[in-house]
Amino acid sequence: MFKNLDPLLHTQLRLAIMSLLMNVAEAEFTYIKEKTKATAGNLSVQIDKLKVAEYISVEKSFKNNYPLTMCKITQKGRAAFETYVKDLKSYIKL
Amino acid sequence: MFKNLDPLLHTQLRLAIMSLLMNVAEAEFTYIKEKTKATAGNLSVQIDKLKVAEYISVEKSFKNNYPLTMCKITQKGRAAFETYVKDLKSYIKL
DNA sequence: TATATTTGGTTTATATTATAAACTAGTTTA
DNA sequence: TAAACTAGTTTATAATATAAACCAAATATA
Repeated sequence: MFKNLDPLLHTQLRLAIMSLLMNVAEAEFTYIKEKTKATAGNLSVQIDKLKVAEYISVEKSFKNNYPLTMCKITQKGRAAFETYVKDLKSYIKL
Repeated sequence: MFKNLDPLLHTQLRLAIMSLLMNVAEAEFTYIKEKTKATAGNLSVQIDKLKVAEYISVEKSFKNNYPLTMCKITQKGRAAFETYVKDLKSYIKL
């Protein structure tokens, strides 16, 4: 009847992060922060959770002397997102 | 960009409860428990939250000598559910 | 006819999660 | 050189979900 919703995705901020990353090749921390309107601290924590789960990959470098955190969805993340969307449909008719 | 998701609905069990109640005139506690596979304790707590928010109305009576808790979605609850579904679409393309 | 079990829940305690606040480390500007 | 800003991370706290324990009454069992 009701499918279990991946708890890693069933949260507003992480879902927004993944939603963004589904539609771009990669995205900077600051870009994600701006689009999601999240605080830096919250975003940092949630990005780390997605990284630990291997839903995204994170590369740190520098740009114009400033630290730069670049995020990219993984194949595993993409699959999880798609499954999540499919499972959601057991709760709401679309 | 990303709409705020009603935190009262953006949780697996409460969303399932509301999803059920969207499609029936009313439903018994035990029926909801069976369909959602929730524990009685968890269900009791979440039904109360939905009641406090006036998303559902709850009537207690007796049936075959046993307590009977009947739940029904309110107009406010129906509207909230519809808004939630609409807002979700800012996260996932359907 | 005790007593054990089941029904239909509620209450309370605990574990998990999200979030904000505080902090780090370095850069730019005045 | 000191203040303010960038780009984050870490830690503490608040909120939430969940399970475990409990309750009252009904029914089954010995």
